Amino acid sequence: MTTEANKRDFKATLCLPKTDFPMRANLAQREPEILARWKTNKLYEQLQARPAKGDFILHDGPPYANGHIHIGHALNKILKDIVVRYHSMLGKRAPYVPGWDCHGLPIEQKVSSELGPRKAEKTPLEIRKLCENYALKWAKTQSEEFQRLGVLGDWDNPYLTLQPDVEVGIVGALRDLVANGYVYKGMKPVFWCAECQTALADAEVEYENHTSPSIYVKIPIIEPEKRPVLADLIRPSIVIWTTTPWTLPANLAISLHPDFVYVAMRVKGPDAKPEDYIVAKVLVENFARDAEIGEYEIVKELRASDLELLECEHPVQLDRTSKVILGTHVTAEQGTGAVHTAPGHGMEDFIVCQAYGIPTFVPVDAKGCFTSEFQLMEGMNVWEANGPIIRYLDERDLLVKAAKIEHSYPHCWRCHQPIIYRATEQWFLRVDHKELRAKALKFIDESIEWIPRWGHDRIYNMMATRPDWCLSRQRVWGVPIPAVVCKKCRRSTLDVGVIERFMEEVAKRGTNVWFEEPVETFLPDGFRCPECGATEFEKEDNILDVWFDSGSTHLAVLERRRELRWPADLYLEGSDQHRGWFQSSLIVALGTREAPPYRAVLTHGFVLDGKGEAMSKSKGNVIAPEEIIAKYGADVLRLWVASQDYRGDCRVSQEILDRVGEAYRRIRNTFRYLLGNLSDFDPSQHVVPYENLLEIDRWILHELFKLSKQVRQAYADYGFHKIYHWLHEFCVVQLSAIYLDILKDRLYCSGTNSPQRRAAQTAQYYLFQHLVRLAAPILVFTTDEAFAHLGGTSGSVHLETFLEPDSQWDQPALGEEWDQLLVVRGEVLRALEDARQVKRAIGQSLEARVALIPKTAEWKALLKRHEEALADIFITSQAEIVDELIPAETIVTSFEGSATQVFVARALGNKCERCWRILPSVGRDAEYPTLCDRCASVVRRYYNG
RNA sequence: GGGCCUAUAGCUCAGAUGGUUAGAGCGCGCCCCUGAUAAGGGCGAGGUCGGUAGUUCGACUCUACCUAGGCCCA
Repeated sequence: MTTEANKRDFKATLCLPKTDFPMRANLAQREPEILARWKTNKLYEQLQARPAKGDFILHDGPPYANGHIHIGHALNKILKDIVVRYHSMLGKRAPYVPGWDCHGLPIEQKVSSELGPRKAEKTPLEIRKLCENYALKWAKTQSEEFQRLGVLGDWDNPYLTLQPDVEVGIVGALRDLVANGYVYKGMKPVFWCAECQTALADAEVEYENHTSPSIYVKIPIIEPEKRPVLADLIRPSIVIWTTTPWTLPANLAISLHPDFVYVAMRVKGPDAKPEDYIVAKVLVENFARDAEIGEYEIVKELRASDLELLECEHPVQLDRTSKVILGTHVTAEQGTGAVHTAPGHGMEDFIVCQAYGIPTFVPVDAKGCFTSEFQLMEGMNVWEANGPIIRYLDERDLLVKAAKIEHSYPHCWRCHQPIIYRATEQWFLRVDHKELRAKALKFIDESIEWIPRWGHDRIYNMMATRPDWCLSRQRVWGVPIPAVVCKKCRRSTLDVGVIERFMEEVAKRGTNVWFEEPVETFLPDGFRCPECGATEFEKEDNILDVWFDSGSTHLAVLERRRELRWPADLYLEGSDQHRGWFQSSLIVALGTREAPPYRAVLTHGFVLDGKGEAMSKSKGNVIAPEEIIAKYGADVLRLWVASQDYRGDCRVSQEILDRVGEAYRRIRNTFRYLLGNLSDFDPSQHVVPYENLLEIDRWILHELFKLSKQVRQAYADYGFHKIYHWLHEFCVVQLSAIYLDILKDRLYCSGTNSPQRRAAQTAQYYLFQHLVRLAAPILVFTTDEAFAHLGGTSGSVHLETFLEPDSQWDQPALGEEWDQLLVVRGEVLRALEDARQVKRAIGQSLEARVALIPKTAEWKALLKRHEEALADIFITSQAEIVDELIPAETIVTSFEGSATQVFVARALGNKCERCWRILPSVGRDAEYPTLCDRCASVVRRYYNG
């Protein structure tokens, strides 16, 4: 009877899994098909149109529109997408309007370098047109790349900061700030190329070697006797060191470090009489050697505070003085620990002088020549002035030592001439106006949620110490600042009326109109210079800092688009944006609307390589999203994002991706197996009521209940890496290793329409329906594909909402009971493994019979309650609870566990050809002598004839 | 130099308020199965918690310093 034909016959009576859902994902090919389907079916539009309970507004931080996306972009967009889809699956309306930051120097620079020398022939308008094309090109490219990640959004209607309606919003933000009195014109040092007569951005500066004078200059203290601590000094002066003598005319102060100790060193002066030089104690020897001071004697130690606010003689401007101030920017690396300070020619100088209320003084014009404010050398180029200034110092006996030094010095990237630092007029936002800073700190403290929480500390510290915001840039690619300059008195004015006239034109033609039209176009009727009353003006040609553009998008986009609202629920960006977008948006919002633009801010870290180091082209450790998608698929990339604890930095490497790929396959296969087991299950007629399920079915539903609660809570808490671990572990442990493995006999052998099989399918149906939704915000493609395989529903899993688990599934007592049972199972499995691997007595566990001696009455009671199910749970052919040793000769091995002592023997009876269990009943059935009694009756019932 | 952050097995992560032999999954090794099969199951070996010094009866968990790395400034 045991012919091959017979075997095949019995196999045909089994209900094996059957599905078209492929094991191999082939995501690289399948994902684009799914994307196309979403587009055709207007998935995003359907979601927006759906009746919603509440909404959730995530405002997209606009990436800069140059170059392909990198993995950091992918991390950011995928996190956003997971958040948006989570809220969508709660049944909310969760619109996502992607945006791009399109203005700014990097694009202008790129366009300029592509133009090369031809740039000189181009008008600003022509350059702006090229910049626009460049930005549009990359925004389009990035849009395609983002969409390929599975990010769902209004890709057909994004916001771009170069769109006229967005520009109107940006200018509108400026208008409101001007109206509220936040904007003023002030001075700020910038890199300046005297050759090109233009300001340079940091990125336009190249450092090259340059030979400069290196001079020590003594700055005599005026009336030292008035300060008791200096009374015993002889002709004291503070000695400074500088490599830019030409900045001495602009000197207004001497900076000392508040923590340094200073000394007076007594030397023989040029007139052979003693005098005292004040320098930092730690630099005395250096200074003495470098300046070739012969003999000297330390006569006194001084604290910096002893010297603060002393007035000194000005080195080159006889009608001025120089004040001693304290600043932590002073270093002890070289020089004298006393720093010549010219706020018009250095950023640090500028900042420290602001703290002392010392005004900015720039006796140098745009051509790099001295103005009348340094009459001695008026009209002389600063580079030519070094020599005369040194000679002048020498004549005045102020020069201690002059030499040459070769060092790295900033040069203009265009003309390669050395550049200067020069304070120029700029538009600023006054951060402390109307208590804006204090209000910001209060909102940061009290009403904005920072995720993770240290985001609060980070932005708080920055906001507390940041300087005023310099809004203006001397560039062409950006939103013009519509300021007008009076032709008569040269006063520059930012006027609300002018701005509003400008906005009207921008709405029609974009901001190019500023370059196209004469100034009169923008002047309201009767507009006069507020200074002199004149009526003739010219346009100023500054543009707004590009951070102002993006800092205003909450007004330009959230307020102005119908489907959005102000403020946003969430901003979600990399942690660098604490200084960038989070801060610029907050300032603009407080200055215009007196409230923050967001309720919560979530930040993620940066993507690093497998060793935790930054990725860079030079290190060759860059992994592009494109590569990952080609090799693993976007869903694996998304799963990687979910797997990372983004509160810190996120690592990516081939190994990490391989691990995630394994996890993906495991989850996919679990879906596949569930689908296979449900191929003949019609929930409308086959669902088994809860009370008729087997206990193990109730157990897995209890596990599902717990999982669902945990996962949904983790989504709410933005703890996606927990979801990844939980979903994966559930598939591997609860399902594959336990439930589904135990279920096989029931599913395959108990007959197509048997109540037991339908019960198992019912549980699996619920498992699938819940799991596919819980995973949907992360594995957007795979879940949709799997969802489509179940019953051929026409919709999409993404149009579904999370399912609330049936409350009767929650069975904590049952859960605990099964935890105990699984402890016993573990002991049995260890015994079986010994029988298999050490004793070589069995292969598959169905060959075994186990007998258990419980260690305690509690264990015995537990096992007795489940005695009928034990063989199934252990996947052995037989299992029994005994009080003493079963006959010794049959024992293969024993294992001493904490709950039981386990004995393993070979199962009694013959192997059933259908279910492969070894049972005494095999052979008793006359019709089917190779089957066990169960299989014989199943075959008779379901497959006869 | 400053602000903020990270550092637990090869990988990704768990480890309230400090307290028995530091957990999970993956990977790895060995074995089983061949009716989830480019699948599935089992067992096992791997960390002393970046380092040092403290606080404490007791620290992965608190403090200080250091090292490595990250972001933003200077």
